[in-house]
Amino acid sequence: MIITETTVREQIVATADRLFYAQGYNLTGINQIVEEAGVAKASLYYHFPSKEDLCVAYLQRRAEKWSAKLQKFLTGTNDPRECIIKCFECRSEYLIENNYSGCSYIRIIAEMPQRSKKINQRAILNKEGQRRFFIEKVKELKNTSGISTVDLANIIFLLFDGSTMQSQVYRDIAPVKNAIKALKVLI
Amino acid sequence: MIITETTVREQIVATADRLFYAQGYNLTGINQIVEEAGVAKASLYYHFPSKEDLCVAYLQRRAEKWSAKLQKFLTGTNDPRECIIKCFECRSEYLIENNYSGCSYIRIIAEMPQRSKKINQRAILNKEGQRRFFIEKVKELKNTSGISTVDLANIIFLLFDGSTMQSQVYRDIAPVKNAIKALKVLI
DNA sequence: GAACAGTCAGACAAGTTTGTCCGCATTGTT
DNA sequence: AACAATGCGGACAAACTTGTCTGACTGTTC
Repeated sequence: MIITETTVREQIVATADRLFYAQGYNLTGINQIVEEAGVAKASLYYHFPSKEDLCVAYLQRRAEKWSAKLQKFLTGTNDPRECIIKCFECRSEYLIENNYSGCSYIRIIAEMPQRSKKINQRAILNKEGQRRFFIEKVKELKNTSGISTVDLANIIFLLFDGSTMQSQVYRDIAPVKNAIKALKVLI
Repeated sequence: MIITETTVREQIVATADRLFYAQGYNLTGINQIVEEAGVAKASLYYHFPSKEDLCVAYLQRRAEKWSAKLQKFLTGTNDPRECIIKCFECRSEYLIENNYSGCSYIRIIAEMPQRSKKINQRAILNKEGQRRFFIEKVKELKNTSGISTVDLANIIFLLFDGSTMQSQVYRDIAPVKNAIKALKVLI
């Protein structure tokens, strides 16, 4: 029965996603996940060899959620400058929707300095995806700032991560607004 | 015997500092701290009522270490623009010296989304100290960017946190260098 | 000389952690 | 009808968690 199969697995990842993101990876136990997901522990370990693998699935899910939201947000926008600014506005919405939980990849790396290679690699992979987005958009700009294309994209990426992080710390989207002000000077 | 008294307490905080910063707060147990510090568990709980309080002492110690390093680094520099740039260069050194462990306050907040008020408050207190430093320096600048003084300081602060964070993720100081490039456009 | 602060080693409590395993039920496929 | 895949509940293992407590030993201070 395909419906049940995906439902249980999906239910596990959805619950892990919610709990890891809200409480942090290390403070969330397997027992809490199976309990709140309403599945048996054996089912979890049937689908995921370890908590670590479940974490990788969680990171992937976060990336997909963000990516989908951004794509929807950018629909109809062609101007690259407008795209970049909208990306920050989208981030603002995302943070509010998710109770200022910040960036899942950064949080995981902050929690596990060098423990798990699998998790670390996945997080960096996702981060690089975000960076590439900015690089592509900046390439479409006519760059008048005197900074190279890649440098400019990296600076925007810096503002993106910095404002996401600070918004979590202060539980307020003011840092994202500040980042947008910086953008309007830079591009 | 005053020497012994301060030595034991200091030894505990120093060890907690090293381990919390390298491994993360939640992944570091009290047992490991007392073992590596070479003190009795009872001594730790004599000086600190709980792990949480030890964590506050750790955060304070980190702030003092950074503050001392920065002050030394800025000796002889009067130009505010130069001060701000040097602050980033100092950060670069700090990150290398500390094996790219990032910002202790941000890391703690990333680990404990809303658990401990004591820790959260201490972290935000320290962050506000950093922000005030930039505000003061920007006030001394003749601001030609068209951005308000506080906004500009907040943007610099954003670059500071963002580059610290990304340097941890990538284990490389390139993000700090990018932040300095941004600074040279902004101020 | 008595009280006291500080430190030690380590047992102990009570709970949590990840992960394994067992027996049994349900399902779709062969 | 047999079988493999998937699910369930829950016991269990082995280790780890924070924190408490006991009892003994210092050196200082009153």
